[in-house]
Amino acid sequence: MTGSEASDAAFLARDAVDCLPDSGLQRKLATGRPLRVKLGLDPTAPDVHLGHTVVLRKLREFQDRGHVVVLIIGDYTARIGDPSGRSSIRPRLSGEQVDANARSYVEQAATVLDPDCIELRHNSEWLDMAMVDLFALARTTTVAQLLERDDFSTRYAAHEPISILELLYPLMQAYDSVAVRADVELGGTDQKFNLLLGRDVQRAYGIDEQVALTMPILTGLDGERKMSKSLGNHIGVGESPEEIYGKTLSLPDAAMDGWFALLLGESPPPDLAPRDAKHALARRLVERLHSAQDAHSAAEHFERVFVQHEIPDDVEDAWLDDADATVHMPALIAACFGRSRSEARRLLGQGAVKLGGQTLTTDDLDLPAERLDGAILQVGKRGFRRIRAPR
RNA sequence: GGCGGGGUUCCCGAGCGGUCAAAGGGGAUGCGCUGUAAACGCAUUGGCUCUGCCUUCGCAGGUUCGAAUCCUGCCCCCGCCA
Repeated sequence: MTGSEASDAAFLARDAVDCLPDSGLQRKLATGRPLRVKLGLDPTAPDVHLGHTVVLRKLREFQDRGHVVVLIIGDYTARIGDPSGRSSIRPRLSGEQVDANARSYVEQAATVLDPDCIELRHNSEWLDMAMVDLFALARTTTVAQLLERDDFSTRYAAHEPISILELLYPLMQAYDSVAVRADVELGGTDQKFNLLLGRDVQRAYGIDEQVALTMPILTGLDGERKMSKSLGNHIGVGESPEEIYGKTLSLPDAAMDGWFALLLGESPPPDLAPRDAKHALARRLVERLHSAQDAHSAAEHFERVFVQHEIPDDVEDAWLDDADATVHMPALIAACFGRSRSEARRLLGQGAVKLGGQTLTTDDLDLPAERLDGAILQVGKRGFRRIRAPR
């Protein structure tokens, strides 16, 4: 073992929460061959957000050192459906949906990864196994072992349902590691149990055990819970520059250090006020996901709309049906912004609706079309439409 | 198989014959303040042709002048015992 493997291992593990077992990565690197670094993807949620990029960036570091990233699409597991806990809503997906989701996921992941060094696999290749083989897999692990997983034990203690299928999930994921002969598996810290179980199962199959590398979980926009699409506190890598910029600025200050560390690998500039540091963060993120040019215009857009309270320069048009009739405002607002008419009425009553800079009230339920034509309708802080009447 | 506990609006959770579109909290949204931060205050949070009307409390029937609340059947969930 040479010093360079030690320093490589130290570099790759520098911002990981766990890299297990101790010096396992160093030993793997010492074999001198390209390592197979595994990440499992859930094709039910095709949108890649900043939280995912923490792990993806780590994968990229492996790629840049000549290792192979093995992405596993969990198409088989997605087709079975996941009954986990309260989210029993999680649907079984059809083959086409899984494929479409997977494609879009990989495409988005390619904003971080080098697409030329990816081995893409589907776990239906090996999980569609005979029952004897499933039994062999099931034999590797005991219920007590599975119940050690934190969320299982918590739910079990709270008398919440845990289906057999759920207990099987970690085993299936572990078997993925057997099938692709993973040297390293990455995940968030919430994956620690599953990654370690992968080692046990690999050992049972007589395969060299993988290294479990876990990355910190990125906090969502609420500053408290982990970033996830279903919680609605995420920034998707495909979102517009303006959205990314604006959402980043809405991040609570307390969460900013974590974002700097996990997304940029540095600390916030010490000489900047929190507000300015956050602007710098927003700018950097837009630069990364779009371009420097986009970052610049997103900052300008933000300044204009949210600091100066001016109208953005690219407002969507909304066309009226009839140039002469009176317009029922609740209906118009409902149609433009996807809300109910009742909700629109309430917003009107709360001073949330402006027409051409003037706040409307519930006295303005019906307005003549000529008053609307060409004017800007603003609903809340962020909803803008330019009203157009047909000629 | 036996016994017990449940299914209420986005979520949690009160309500147990009228005063219920349904307490309280969370979340979300709006307004104010502000750095689209935090904290704080106020308001809104089923729908609509909106001082009223319509449809909701697992599903289907029934009792009643009147049901989320009572009865019957069904479906689903949880726990315990075996």
